[in-house]
Amino acid sequence: MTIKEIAELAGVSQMTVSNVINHKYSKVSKKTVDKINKIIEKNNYIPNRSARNLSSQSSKIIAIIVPLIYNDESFFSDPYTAQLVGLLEKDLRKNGYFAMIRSISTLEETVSFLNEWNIDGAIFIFPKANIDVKNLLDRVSTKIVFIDSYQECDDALVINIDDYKGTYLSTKYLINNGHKNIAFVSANSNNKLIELRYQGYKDALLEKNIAVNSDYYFSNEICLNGGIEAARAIAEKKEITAAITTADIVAIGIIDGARLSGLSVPQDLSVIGFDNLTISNYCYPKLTTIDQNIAKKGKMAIDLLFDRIEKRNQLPNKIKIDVNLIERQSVRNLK
Amino acid sequence: MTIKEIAELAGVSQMTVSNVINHKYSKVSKKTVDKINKIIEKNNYIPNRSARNLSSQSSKIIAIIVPLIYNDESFFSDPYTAQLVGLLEKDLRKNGYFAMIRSISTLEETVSFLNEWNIDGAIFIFPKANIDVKNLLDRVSTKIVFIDSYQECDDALVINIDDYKGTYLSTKYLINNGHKNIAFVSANSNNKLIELRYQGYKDALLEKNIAVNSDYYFSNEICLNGGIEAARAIAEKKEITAAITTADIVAIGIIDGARLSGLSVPQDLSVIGFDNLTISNYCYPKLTTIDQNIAKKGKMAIDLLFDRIEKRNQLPNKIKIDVNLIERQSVRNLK
DNA sequence: TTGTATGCGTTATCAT
DNA sequence: ATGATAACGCATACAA
Repeated sequence: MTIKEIAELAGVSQMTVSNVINHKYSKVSKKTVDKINKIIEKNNYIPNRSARNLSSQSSKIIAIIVPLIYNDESFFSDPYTAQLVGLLEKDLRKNGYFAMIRSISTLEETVSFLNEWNIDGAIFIFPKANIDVKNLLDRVSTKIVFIDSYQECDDALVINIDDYKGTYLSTKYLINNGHKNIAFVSANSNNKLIELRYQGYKDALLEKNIAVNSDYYFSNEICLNGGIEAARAIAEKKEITAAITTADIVAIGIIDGARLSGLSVPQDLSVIGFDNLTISNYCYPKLTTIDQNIAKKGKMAIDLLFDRIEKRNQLPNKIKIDVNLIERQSVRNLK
Repeated sequence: MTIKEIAELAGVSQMTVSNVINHKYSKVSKKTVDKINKIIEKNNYIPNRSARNLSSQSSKIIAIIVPLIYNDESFFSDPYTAQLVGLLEKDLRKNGYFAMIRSISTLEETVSFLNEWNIDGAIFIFPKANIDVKNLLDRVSTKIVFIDSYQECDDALVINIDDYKGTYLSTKYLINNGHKNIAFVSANSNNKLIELRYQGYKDALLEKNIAVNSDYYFSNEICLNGGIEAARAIAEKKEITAAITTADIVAIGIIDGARLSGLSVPQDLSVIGFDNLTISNYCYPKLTTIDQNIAKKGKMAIDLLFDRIEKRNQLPNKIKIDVNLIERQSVRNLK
């Protein structure tokens, strides 16, 4: 079933039908609108997307681009990413768009992908530091929002959380609970995000005149096993009484790893996460963590994206979302 | 950059370029193939998908369709689904296809969606029982694979696991460990899958001459909170010493909920899950569970789908994947 | 308010 | 082996 057939059935031209489909009611009399709509409905007519896209030079596709990580692991093994993607798809659908997901590693791949599909908008989740954003933006007309990115590019649209504040809060909380020898367990990637979180940790320590000990910096993969390995290393430094991490999933790994070394959380080791995943409220002990409000993050990403796609241009290029500490059971008060 | 421009640069016709792009080398001399390829590469030319799709009546899109669940929850809050989707995207990309994800609830929506985009293939993850598969297949040319579906339709392509065996194994394991009063905690949906799992449970009991007690059937939502609620109900029946569930996420909820009722797992209550999620190996206590080999499930789904898309037609319509029990720490031996 | 001509970028068909 | 022409289904621009 095509526009042409509908037009014939209605005894009008293709353009009149097209205008009705696209809700350009100012160009069609109410009477014909109704007549055509009825025929469309009766015949279950649905416009062909490919034709539409080709003709209008735009798809209704929003790409959700996730990093291509560790060899055989799926990016969705990280629950944070998974949760975010789920939220995004829902909002996109509400806006009449379609979500295409793609795990991508190189700039060239990205450019090709966005261009060949005429992707209207893209959301990069935790983009790798090594892709050149300026270059990307120059070669593509797609509106792009980066989540959790600290690329140095003023033109880039970015949604971040207050990474510095997050670790500052968790470290301060530990100090207030009497901890001094606090481990910092982070991802083994070297980017601005980690840098900021490390800075928040250091500043909280220095503020209370606690020296920063570089031996307490542990870096591992962001996954459960990363946490387990970190716990093993931490267990060897017996003076350490607490650890903050840059991901809940790592914190949960630490809790498990600590057990392997005969330590229990929080009796022997206090742990604070970062993310506030659903699971963190159900693991044992329940994880004290930094909530980064994933729902709001997703919503802001969509808001910003459509602000540009629909050329409203009211929101700033960079949006920072506040964080706060969720007090649960993985920290022991030493006082 | 279009085919036309490439053709002009090469001094040939559009069709020659098109044939090169589509690897129809039998129709082009090797010399021109090389010449055109060089020009394509130099100009970073990428064929336009919309035009291609329109002309060839096929997209290179595979839809991953997930159920639209509980009001404000994203489907990805279920880690099982998330893991599966991640695996699927990867395999699709390897095959030169693109993954569009869509949460859908009704048949009409589904038909419209598949048709408007000329979707080549679709994978339904845990489809709702209430969509009429026969009707769907009739109205769509898309090849569709259903995962975890027991729709009564011989033509439907389906990947299932041995649901019956799963709960049979877990129940038998509990019995062998001295348990008799065993709760069955399932989803509150009423479908064949649950029915089979319940049957496995019942048969294992009857095999050992243990009467089936319908009071021990608990049904809740498939999420952490569902497990917590189940635990509360189970705690009231003090004679119950063990529970099997139809999802790890529920089992983890039970572990947490048991604590709220002053019970600890496995001392006071043994629990067995179903799925073998990554997290189940890191929660406390580590969850004894039924492994359903998600990776294999995803791979088989893709295999079956492409077997039909590429008209090889070698695989059967229905494929059942084996399951096995993973012994960990959430079951106590009463003997 | 409605209709006509043309183009979007590619592929299929039929010639050469 | 290569090319000309039409067709895919819709939307834009302009005319009536």
